[in-house]
Amino acid sequence: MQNNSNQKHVKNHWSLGLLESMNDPSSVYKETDKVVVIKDKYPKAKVHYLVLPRDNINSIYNLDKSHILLLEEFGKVFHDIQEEHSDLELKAGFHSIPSMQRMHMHIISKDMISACLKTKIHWNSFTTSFFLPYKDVLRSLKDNGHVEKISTEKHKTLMSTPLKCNQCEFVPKNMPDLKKHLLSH
DNA sequence: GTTCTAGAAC
DNA sequence: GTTCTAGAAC
Repeated sequence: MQNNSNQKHVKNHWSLGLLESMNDPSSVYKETDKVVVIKDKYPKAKVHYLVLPRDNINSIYNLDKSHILLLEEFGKVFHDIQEEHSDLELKAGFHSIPSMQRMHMHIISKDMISACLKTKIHWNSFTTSFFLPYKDVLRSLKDNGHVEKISTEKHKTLMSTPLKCNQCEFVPKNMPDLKKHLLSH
């Protein structure tokens, strides 16, 4: 029998991982009628959650004005979680081009101190405009009725942005240097 | 999204 | 010689 070698079509493809986590009680942090909050499996900071809709919405580019109420619930969840972590400064937003299926909003602390933070792509996906703040996405939805995609060129440019500290003007020479520096804040 | 690892960078 | 980055993964 031929093995199922075409990975793209396998049921357990890595890009479906969030759907599994939503149904795994050990991953779920909190839930409401409309959303589920899970702990990021590879947190990139001291605090790192993902907020996902129960409805099958694949990405922010599938949103229209009918989803404004849903997005406002994302905002309430963010507010609640910030209050639960009053010792840390959190931010909420979406990746312009996510790798994982099912729309998800990151709630992440600004320290960026984590063993799972390893690559320039990790860094730039949270510290450049590749990270779309929650408030900007909600505003875009209210003003334009949709969220605008970024170009492949813009994506490439953002991912190759030189490393720079997100809390000061420090320019590290590489990732290990940056990680050491972050501990000093 | 991560893992692995070749070879670039130091 | 070691550290670090970046591209393939069938």
